[in-house]
Amino acid sequence: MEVLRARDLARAELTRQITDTARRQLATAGAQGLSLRAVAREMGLASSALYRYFSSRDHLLTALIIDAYNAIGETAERVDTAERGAGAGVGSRWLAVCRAVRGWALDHQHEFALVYGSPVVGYRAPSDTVGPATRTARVLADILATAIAEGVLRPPDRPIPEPRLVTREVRALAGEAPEAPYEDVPERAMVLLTNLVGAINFELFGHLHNTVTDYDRYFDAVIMMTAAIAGLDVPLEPAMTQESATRSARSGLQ
Amino acid sequence: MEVLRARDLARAELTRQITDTARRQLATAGAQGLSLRAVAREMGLASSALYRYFSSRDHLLTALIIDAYNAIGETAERVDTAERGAGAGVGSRWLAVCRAVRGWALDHQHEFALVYGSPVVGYRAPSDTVGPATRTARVLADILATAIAEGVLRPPDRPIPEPRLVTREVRALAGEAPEAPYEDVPERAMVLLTNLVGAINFELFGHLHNTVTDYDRYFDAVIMMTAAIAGLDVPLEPAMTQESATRSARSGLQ
DNA sequence: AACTGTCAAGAGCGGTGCTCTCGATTGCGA
DNA sequence: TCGCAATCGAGAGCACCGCTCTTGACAGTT
Repeated sequence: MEVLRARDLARAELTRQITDTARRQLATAGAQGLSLRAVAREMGLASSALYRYFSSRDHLLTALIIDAYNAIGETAERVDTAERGAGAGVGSRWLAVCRAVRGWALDHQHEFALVYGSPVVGYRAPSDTVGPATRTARVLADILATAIAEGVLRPPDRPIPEPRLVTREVRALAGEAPEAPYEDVPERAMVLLTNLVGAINFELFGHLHNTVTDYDRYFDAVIMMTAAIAGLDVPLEPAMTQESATRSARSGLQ
Repeated sequence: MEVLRARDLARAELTRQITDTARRQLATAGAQGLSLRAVAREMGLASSALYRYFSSRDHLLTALIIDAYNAIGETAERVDTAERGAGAGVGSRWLAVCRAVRGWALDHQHEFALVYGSPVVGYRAPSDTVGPATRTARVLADILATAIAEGVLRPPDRPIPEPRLVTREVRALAGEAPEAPYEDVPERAMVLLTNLVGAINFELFGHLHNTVTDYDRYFDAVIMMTAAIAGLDVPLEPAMTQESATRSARSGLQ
C-alpha cells in the first residue's frame, strides 16, 4: 500500500511539474503556442512520455483552465475575506475584489486570456470547469447580497421588467433570490461581471492603447461607474493599493 | 498600359479570392487555425504561390483584420444613417447601432474574435489598423454628441473628477470636447464601448451558457443599463428587429 | 526576336500533435 | 525471494504546419 502510494505520489509530482512547465510556457507563448514537445524538451523528457500523464493537449489545457479559474476565484475570496475582516463596507469590498481580479489578470495575462479570451479552436471545455468558474461570481454575488441586507443598495431607476432574464441557478448564486425592489439585481450583477471581465480584456488585448492616460485610475472609474448600475456606491478616495499588479498592461500580451 | 492594367486587375482579383478563402477558413478553423497551405489547397494553388500576394501569414491576417474593422464600422454607420433618416431619437439610434454590431458579431463570430478577442500570439498589429478600428467608436461618439447638443443627456450623479483619463484624440473623436456638466462623457463613452464589446465577447465566448434565458432581450437590457452610465435613455419597447442576427450565440464559437 | 519582370511549382527546413513499438524498470503477489 | 505484470521513457514515424529558395514557364516591352 505504502509503496503503491509512493508511485502515485511520484506520478502526482510529475503531473504537477508538467502543468507548471506548461503554465510557464503559456506565459511566454500564449495558449495556442503551448507545445507539448517544448514542455517535454524543457523537462528533459521525450514528448511521447507526456502522454502517460495527459492523454492529449486538450486535457493539459483543461487542467490549466481549471487551475486558472481556481486561482482567480481564490484571489477574489482571499481579498474579500481580508477586506471584510478589516471592517470594510460593501463598496470598498467590491472595489478591492475587482482590483484584485485585474491585478491577477495583469500578472497572469495569458492565463486570464485562456479562460476569458477567445476559446481555443477545436477545444471543448468539459463540465469540470464550471465549478471553479463560478467562484469569482459567487464572491461578487455575496457582496451584493450583503449590500441588500444592509439596505445600502440603491433601487434601480428603471427596473428590468419581467420575465427574468437569468436562469434560476444564477439567481440562487447568492442564496435566495432578492425581493422587491431588488428583483433585477441578478441581471444587473451579470452586467457588472461581464463589464469587469470586458474591461480587463479590453486593456489586456491592447484596445486601450493611446486612448487612456492612467490605466489604474481609469479602471477604478470604470468599476465605480458600472457598480452604479446595480445601485452600489464605490468609494474612489482610498489610495490605490493594487494587490499585486505592478506593471500596467500598456503593451498588452505579446 | 492597358495590358499592364489587365495584369494588375488579375492580381487584385486573385488577392481578393485569397482573402475570401481565408475568411471562409477563418470561420471554420479560427484565427490561429488559419493555414496558408489550406487556403492554397482550396484554391488549387501551390502554397508558395500565395507568397506572391501576401509576404507572410501576418500580412494576410492584417488584411483580414482591417476588413473586419471596416465591416463592423460600415455596418454601424449604415444602420445609424438609416435610423437618423427615419427620424429616430438618440436612444433608438444607440440601441440600433449596438444591436447591429452584435448582429454582425453573431454572423461573423471568428472575425469578431479576430479583432476583439485574444490577440494572435506573435502578431503585432500594424498602424494601418487604427483607422478602420475607430469607425465604430466614431459613430457611437457622434450619437452622444448629438444627445448633448439636443440636451437630452442626463448629467452624471457622480462626475469623474479631474484629471481627465482619456487622451486628447479620444476626446476629439466627436468634434470638440464637451463642456460642463459633460466633461467626463468621453470617459463614460469609453466604458460604454468597452461594455458593448465585452458583452458580445462574453456571449460569443460561451460564458453566458446556462446563465441567461433570452440572449436577445438580455443584450438589450445590458445596453439599456450601461447607456445610463452616460446619461443616455435607451427605449426598450420597440420590437426587436435585429439587423441580420438570426441565430443566437448559444453555442458560441467552436 | 530578344529581353525583363512576374508567376506557379516543387523541394526542403525545422517545427507541431499524436501513435505505436520496444526495452527497461518497478512494485506486488505467490 | 522470485517471477510476473504493470508502468514507464525513448524513439521512430505519420501527416500537418509556416516559410524559404530555386527553377522553369510565361507575358509584355523594346
